[in-house]
Amino acid sequence: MEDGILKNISKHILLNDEERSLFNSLLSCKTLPKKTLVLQADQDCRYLSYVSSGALRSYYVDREGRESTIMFAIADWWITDMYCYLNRKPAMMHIETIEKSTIFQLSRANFDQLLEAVPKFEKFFRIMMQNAYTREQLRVMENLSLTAEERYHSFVMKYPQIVRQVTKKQIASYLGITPEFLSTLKKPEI
Amino acid sequence: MEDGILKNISKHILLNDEERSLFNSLLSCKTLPKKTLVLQADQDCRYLSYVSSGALRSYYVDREGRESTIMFAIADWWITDMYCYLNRKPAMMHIETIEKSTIFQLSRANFDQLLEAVPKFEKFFRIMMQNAYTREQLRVMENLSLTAEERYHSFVMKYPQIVRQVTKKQIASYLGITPEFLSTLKKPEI
DNA sequence: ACCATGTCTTAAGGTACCTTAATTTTTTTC
DNA sequence: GAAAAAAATTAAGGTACCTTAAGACATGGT
Repeated sequence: MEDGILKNISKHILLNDEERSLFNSLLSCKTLPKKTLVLQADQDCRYLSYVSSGALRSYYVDREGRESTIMFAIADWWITDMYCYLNRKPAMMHIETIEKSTIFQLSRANFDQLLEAVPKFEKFFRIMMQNAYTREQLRVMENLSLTAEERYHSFVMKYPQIVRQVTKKQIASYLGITPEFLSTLKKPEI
Repeated sequence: MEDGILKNISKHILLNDEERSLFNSLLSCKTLPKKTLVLQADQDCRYLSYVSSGALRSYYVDREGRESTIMFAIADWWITDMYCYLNRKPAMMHIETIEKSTIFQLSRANFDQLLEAVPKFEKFFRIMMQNAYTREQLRVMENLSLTAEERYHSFVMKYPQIVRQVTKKQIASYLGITPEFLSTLKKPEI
């Protein structure tokens, strides 16, 4: 099995062979073509997905049909509708592949089992949630205090690889502006 | 020692007497008057604070001197500049009391010691970070897809107690609008 | 290679929200 | 309990960003 995921985890906790193989046994691997829905709003969000290669995005569709991109996930990122995954609620978001992608999925039942069997994973997920929290909080801060142009510039500086893998339209919907308006902004050098 | 904080923790993990008293020994208690700065931007953010009574807010001040409220913390909430607390970076935010408040503080060193000594706390903080993450993500979603009026309505529904304890000006700066504009919106019934 | 579909760009007119400023109301301070 | 300070409201003029529309440019499927 691919081991980028175990490398990712080993940055934060040390696992023995037995724990590694238990972890691997709880994952399922999928390779999906471009534009495949991994999760639909209103469905049960059963999986937490690790992106091994490719790119995915989660997005919210409001009553008027407008899309807001909640997050992008490229290689080595995890993605799900976390609130609904953890609380067994119908999904609020959609998740789809942006390009051909290979992902490893951890079901909710296996997530619970993993935490029971190897409590060290509490630390791993604590750190993962910490990072996710502080990242979202910084995003809120930027949304409140920066102009659209500054937010775009900040995004390009922070995520140059994502900029290469997704469309401007998708970036605009992440920043909360229209693609037309993004198009009028001065482009920063990458 | 006040035990609202242990009650809060007991919702998620079970502690024996020894663990409880270790936890208590790692905290320090402070009672602060209204409008007291608990953290200044650029300082080292040394504490994670649990609010026993009163109300605090964290806010970011941009170059033009504009304030954006990042979060409110009333009784039973935790507050800090999480990114800077965890990563030993100079604080980005200010934190101040909105009214006379009693707080319990956990220093970074004691936080590390607690996690070492009682690994069960990894689970507690994992859940705390999870909740913080999903809350912030929902806020991002609302900022992207709702109008100012809808966000205000949602805030009032979600946090009626906070509405009673803070000014409209502070709520406006949490929502990313001016107090003048908030004042023109139709007020929902509480 | 071609057609279809979607993305990117430009531009004109519109709106949600901002700025400034003045008045009223509430809260704080001595 | 009066004076001072801060919050809340109202209103007029301004701007950042939106909507619609149309043409240029990519990209993907057969």
